[in-house]
Amino acid sequence: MTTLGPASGGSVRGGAREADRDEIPRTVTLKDVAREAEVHPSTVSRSLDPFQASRVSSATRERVLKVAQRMHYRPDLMASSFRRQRSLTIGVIIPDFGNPIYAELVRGISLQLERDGYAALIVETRDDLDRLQAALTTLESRKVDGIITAATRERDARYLRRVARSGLPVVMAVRWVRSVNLPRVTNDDLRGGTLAAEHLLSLGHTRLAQVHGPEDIETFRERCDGFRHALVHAGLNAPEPADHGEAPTVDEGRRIMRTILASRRPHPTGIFAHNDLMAIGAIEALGEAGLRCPEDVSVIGYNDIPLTEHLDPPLSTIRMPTREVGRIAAQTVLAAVQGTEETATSIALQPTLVPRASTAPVGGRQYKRPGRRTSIKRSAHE
Amino acid sequence: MTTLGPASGGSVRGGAREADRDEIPRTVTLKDVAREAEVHPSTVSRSLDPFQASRVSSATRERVLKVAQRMHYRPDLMASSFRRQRSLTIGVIIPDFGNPIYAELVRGISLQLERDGYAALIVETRDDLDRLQAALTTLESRKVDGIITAATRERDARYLRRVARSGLPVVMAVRWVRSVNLPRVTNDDLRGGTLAAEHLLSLGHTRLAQVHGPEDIETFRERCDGFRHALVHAGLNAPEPADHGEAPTVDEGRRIMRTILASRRPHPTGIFAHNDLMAIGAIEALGEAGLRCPEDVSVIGYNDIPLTEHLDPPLSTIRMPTREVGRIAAQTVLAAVQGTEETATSIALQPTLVPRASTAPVGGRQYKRPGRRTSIKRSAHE
DNA sequence: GTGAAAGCGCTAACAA
DNA sequence: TTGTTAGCGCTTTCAC
Repeated sequence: MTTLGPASGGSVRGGAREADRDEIPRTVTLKDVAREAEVHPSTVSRSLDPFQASRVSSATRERVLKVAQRMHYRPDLMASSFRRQRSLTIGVIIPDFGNPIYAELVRGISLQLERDGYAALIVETRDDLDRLQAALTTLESRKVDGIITAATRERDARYLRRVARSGLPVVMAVRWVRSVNLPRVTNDDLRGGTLAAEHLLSLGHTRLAQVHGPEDIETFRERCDGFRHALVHAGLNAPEPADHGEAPTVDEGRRIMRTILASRRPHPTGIFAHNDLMAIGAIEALGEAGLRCPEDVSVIGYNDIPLTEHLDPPLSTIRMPTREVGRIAAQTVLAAVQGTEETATSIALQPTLVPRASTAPVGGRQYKRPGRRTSIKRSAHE
Repeated sequence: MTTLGPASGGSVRGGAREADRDEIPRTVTLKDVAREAEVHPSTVSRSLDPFQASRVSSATRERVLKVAQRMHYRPDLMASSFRRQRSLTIGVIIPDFGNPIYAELVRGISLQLERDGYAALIVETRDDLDRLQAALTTLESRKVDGIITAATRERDARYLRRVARSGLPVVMAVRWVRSVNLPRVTNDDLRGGTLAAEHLLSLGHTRLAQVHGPEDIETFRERCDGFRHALVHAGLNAPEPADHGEAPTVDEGRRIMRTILASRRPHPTGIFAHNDLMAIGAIEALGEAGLRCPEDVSVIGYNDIPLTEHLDPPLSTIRMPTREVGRIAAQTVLAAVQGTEETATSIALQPTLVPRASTAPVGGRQYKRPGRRTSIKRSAHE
């Protein structure tokens, strides 16, 4: 353990020949420590590197460590990275800083990376292709040791492939595309779709519809497939949705729900929206049409973002272990960076159903305004 | 403009004596370009640096640029940073990845930094002192050129002071503390508190109370002061709030509202919650007590986080130009990094009132369930 | 187990 | 205007 304490006050003692000039307190380097400890810089380097420490007599090593600590030596990561050709940095590409599920992803990634002395360099694409390219350029020239990307759409495939071909380990997290053969850590959206379907079916709903997210994001396709499979399994018709959201937003959710209401008679009584925002839009469209949720129509969302439980009605949804996805994604890149692993891992974590008040039995009972619960502890907002 | 295209296929032509061995295509360095262009490496360096370009004849410069582009030269930022002792990286410390206002802040910061070729290294503290220290250590050893911190509480003051003393430019954004004399870019929370008060007063409310955020965060103190000043100005009593939230969360909002209801008779009819989450908790506590919002009690929040407009009732709140805060904070650090500026800037941007349905005239009319509006375009969530 | 020496890729004096 | 030279702080051969 080499805890190098904060460089607070306190005069540095024992300086052999260091006259106390009034120059700026230059940051102490390996050489300085070596001089103090009366060994060669390379010995200091070895003493400080856990993987090389065994090549140093424990006597000198301890002395060196003590001196380093006393002098408040802090290794210069810039120099070290440069020499080693390792930045100890992993690039993380996400679509949207403001989307709470990516917040969780980033948290999982950061926590895991920290343990190995790595840091995450996070960039945002806002689902924009130019930004993605800019992000990749940034990460490449900053020489990140690997990339975790959660901002993957079909059209991005070629750029990811190019980067991966250059030898940089790339892992897809949360989002992924079929046409790219890279390791991925995702949520099992197929299963999530099935969970949503089974929930609605168990409440007796048989006229079902989907408020579908963007078509070129595999995540949404899978949710759709999982949903349809469950319907077929239950002996129901499961036509392909006609409409897809341009973006998974409240507005698009509202638009699609309107379309559904306009085109299907009798209207569906069970709606699976591909995320919570679209679910909110869908519920609003129902309201416009004079339909109540859940008395007339049940709606289930996806993601369990903050505040969904405080909506009216509190939203039934599917929750994903996104932080865990981040953790594993980080492990995966690090394995690729450090090890010799070449296995294209592909892991899908299991989602869970979070039933709330936006879903109810078909022909349902009266919706009772809930004596709002406390339940899940959320993070603090300013 | 030096667009260095993607290193896709295409054989590299014109290699003077480079035999086409089957080695790994080594990344091309300044030296390689120099050899190709038949100039000295330093000339290439100068040609590529916009600030040095004038010291090169435009003829050679153009030739060099062309060669560099043809060879897909990408400067090695690690080497460059090391040599210049500039990482071109700014550390950004935020309390919570999941809080949408920091998402906006980070966005503002990143966009501004990118223009100058800087990147943001973002770390999260979760309002935890150990994490803050760890974050500072990380940023220091990674040799960031400056720090923007939005994770500042009174107790953090000494650590920030220490870092600033070391010569690293530090700017406080959004949050700040009085006891530290550093440049800061914030929202004008004093004004925000006043806006909230004036709004409630204009609706005829005179029995007012605050659901107060954590005491050691200046942001909340200012909101409180601004609110009280407006009351005093209106000739009302404005006692100091007895209770402060441990954290600005839904749970704490609920708890404090319960306390207020239990202790004040007759109960207040106008509530200023120091952020939206606390406002949500407050409204829930009102519901428990059989009081309706806004018919019996009006509640106004702060921040205008996503989904507040979709709550029941849609939340009246105060909106802040947080992205702009980020932009200016970035400008401020960069000025300190690059320039000779020593001015301890201190800028506070103006918030605006966003009246919605959670506030209504005192003794109010019936709350009409809104035909939900679309209004603000929000970012896409997966 | 320790020291000597070279050099990662780039930039910034200083010369010419 | 261009070239020469030195070196940022560290790690890593290679000797001894």
